[in-house]
Amino acid sequence: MTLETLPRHQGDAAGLARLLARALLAGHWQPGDAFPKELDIGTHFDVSRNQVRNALTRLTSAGLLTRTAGRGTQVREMSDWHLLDPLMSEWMTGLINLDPQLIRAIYAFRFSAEPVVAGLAAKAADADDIARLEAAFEGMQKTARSPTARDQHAEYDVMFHDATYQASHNLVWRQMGHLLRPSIMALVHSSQHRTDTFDDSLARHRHVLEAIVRGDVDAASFAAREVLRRTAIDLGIVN
Amino acid sequence: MTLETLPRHQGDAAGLARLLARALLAGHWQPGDAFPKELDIGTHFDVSRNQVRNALTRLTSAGLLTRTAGRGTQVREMSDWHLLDPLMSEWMTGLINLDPQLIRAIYAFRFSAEPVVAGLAAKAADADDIARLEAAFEGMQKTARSPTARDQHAEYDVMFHDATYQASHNLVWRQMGHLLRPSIMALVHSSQHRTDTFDDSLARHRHVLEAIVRGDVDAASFAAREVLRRTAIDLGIVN
DNA sequence: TGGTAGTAAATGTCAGACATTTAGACAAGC
DNA sequence: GCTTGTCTAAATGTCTGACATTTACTACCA
Repeated sequence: MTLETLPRHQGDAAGLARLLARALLAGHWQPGDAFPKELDIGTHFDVSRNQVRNALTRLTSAGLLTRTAGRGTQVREMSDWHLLDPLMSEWMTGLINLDPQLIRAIYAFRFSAEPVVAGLAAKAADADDIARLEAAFEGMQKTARSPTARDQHAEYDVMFHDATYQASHNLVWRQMGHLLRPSIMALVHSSQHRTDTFDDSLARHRHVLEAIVRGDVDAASFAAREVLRRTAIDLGIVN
Repeated sequence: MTLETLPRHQGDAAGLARLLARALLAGHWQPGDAFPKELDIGTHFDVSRNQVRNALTRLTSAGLLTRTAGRGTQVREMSDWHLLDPLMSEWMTGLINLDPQLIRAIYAFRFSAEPVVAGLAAKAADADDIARLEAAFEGMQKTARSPTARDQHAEYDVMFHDATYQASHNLVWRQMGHLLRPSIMALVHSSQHRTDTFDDSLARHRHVLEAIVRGDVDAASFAAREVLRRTAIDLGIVN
């Protein structure tokens, strides 16, 4: 794969990194392929070698590339990508061409993990956590009926699940909230969006909220699984 | 905190990054503190500004520091650290002064997550996974009785749990195997190491292995929790 | 008292040269 | 034929000095 198909002129090094990363995440290069060399990237985008090295350093630290003096830059395989790096989540959100295998893997993780997280949240949530959960839920309610507010609804959806992770009050679980945005955004355009679907989804989210509020660990765990079950079935993760 | 207490001359930029990171992880600076400026670090360690910037870039991408032009470099608080970055795990392993709060957080995460992971492993493990698990378990057996092989035993311990994460065959869970080494290593020197403790621990690990081999999800989940329970009690995570 | 220009200090960027590592070509010698 | 060594080209890594940009602080003046 060459550089010709990529758009030009995206600002600073962070923008260049984002552009290249998204091309990688969309599968423009295969694992093991040689990535374009620094100087070529620099001339194509008309930026200094510093900017290019800066951008490539980010991609390398995210596990997307390996660079060795003399050989050049190589694309790593998906299993080496640092999916839990916040930068990766930022690059993945809104990407249309994201590999379906990746979407399935992240959702399968959530399907197994979120019941546990919701259970911890039921034990550890304080007043602030519950306020965040309620605000997110109300936002979901307000935007559920309007087909023009799809993106806004998805944002509240992200906020709700992130609030659940935050409410676990565990430093490690809290870091994984980053995964939610790309996971939820990737599915916005692929589901039906019928009204009854929204109502059903809202009811399931309400069950999670209520279980956390009254500190019912098992109910929260069960309800969190119910929230994810329908999509998990659609993705073939569970039957 | 100043630089004077740190040893000198550790090789390349990766070594410098490791040295500074471990000083940060050991709590030499408080959150919000000003970190030494580039030029001072350079003169103290007698390296070029490039090397320093290189190292600081790594610490920044791990969430340990924020750098802003004009102001300088500031230390971020623990909740912002990217605990799931593999570099962090590398820096944490073998560190004596690691913050006990961090050790507890990671162990609490494992205590909630590993039952789920073991359950997934029971469903998804293939022949290679089981071979890895058995090799690790045999290594643990061989090194259990010898007090001189403590470190070796810990390595097999890490291998066993990592093999469990690998056996889940989920891209996200697999990334978290990195957390195991620092978590296990941090506790090597703090437990009793009586012979019956080892025997008990071995038996519990065997239950996990056997449950995964016969594909028994619930048993694997239960056994994984039993493996971690004793230490979880010692750390005050569960009663 | 408050705003404003100026100054110092820190990180960010650039350009050019050089160092190091790697892969490949080619020839010499067993 | 096979190995070994050497040379060369090409790629990333590093160094250096200068300059740009951002920020905090100070001093001054209305």
